[in-house]
Amino acid sequence: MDRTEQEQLDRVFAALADPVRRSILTRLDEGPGLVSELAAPFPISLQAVSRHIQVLVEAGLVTQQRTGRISRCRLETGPILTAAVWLNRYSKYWQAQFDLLAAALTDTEAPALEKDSRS
Amino acid sequence: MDRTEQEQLDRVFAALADPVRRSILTRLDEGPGLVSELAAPFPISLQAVSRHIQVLVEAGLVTQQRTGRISRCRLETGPILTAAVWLNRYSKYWQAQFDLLAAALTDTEAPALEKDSRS
DNA sequence: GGAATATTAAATTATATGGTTGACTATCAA
DNA sequence: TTGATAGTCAACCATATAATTTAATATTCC
Repeated sequence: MDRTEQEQLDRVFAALADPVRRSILTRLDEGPGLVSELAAPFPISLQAVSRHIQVLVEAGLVTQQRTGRISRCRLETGPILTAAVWLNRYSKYWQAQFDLLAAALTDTEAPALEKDSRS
Repeated sequence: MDRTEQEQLDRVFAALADPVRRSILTRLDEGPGLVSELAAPFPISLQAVSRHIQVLVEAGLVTQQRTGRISRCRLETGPILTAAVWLNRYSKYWQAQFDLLAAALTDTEAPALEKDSRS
């Protein structure tokens, strides 16, 4: 795991550590939205939400496409997957599911498979 | 998602947002360790590592069992799973894998299955 | 008891974060 | 052109975080 990936994880986990930002991601999971739309549910100022969105953008979790004066925000799942992969090493839960999947797919042949190849 | 679970996620993601703490978790994934052992690889003071460990304990990611003057630290995977489940909603990646798993297990019957039931 | 060990606590400092308000840029519409 | 709309930038404040150094608390060993 190189230095930049560490910093990527730093930013992603730090971005996820705030309930407003998590809530914004939840909203964006249902489709793109404008800054003002994303800000509406929160009791804080629009400027504060705008900055939360900037944090999400810097973490790579959101992209903004500005057309005219409106800025459309979209969810980017790549960094979330990166974070999920990192967590998977330690939870071991999903890995067990995949072992089940692999076992089911290969059925009766080759019951033993390589795993635990994390470095 | 109730208030306490939000705070749980706050603490877990904030704890994961530091490279020293992630490195400590990686080390603990290979087995329990003392504070001094965990501190050894880092160029910062033992006291600083001790406080990092406290952050991990408060997030529920690590438990400490003190016997005599030494404190044995163990990895707790529960909160990691909680965080992984939260991420899974948005990455959609693992869910797709499970759909494959389910499809494989149910084989030819019931090819269409309900998903996207997140709230 | 007294010294060495393992860990935590406390005080301090520097920087980061999250919020506010006010000003600013740019776009759309009348 | 005037004005409303959408969003960002900047300055400021309060609190949180990460590190340091020094002290304190136990515990084991002689």
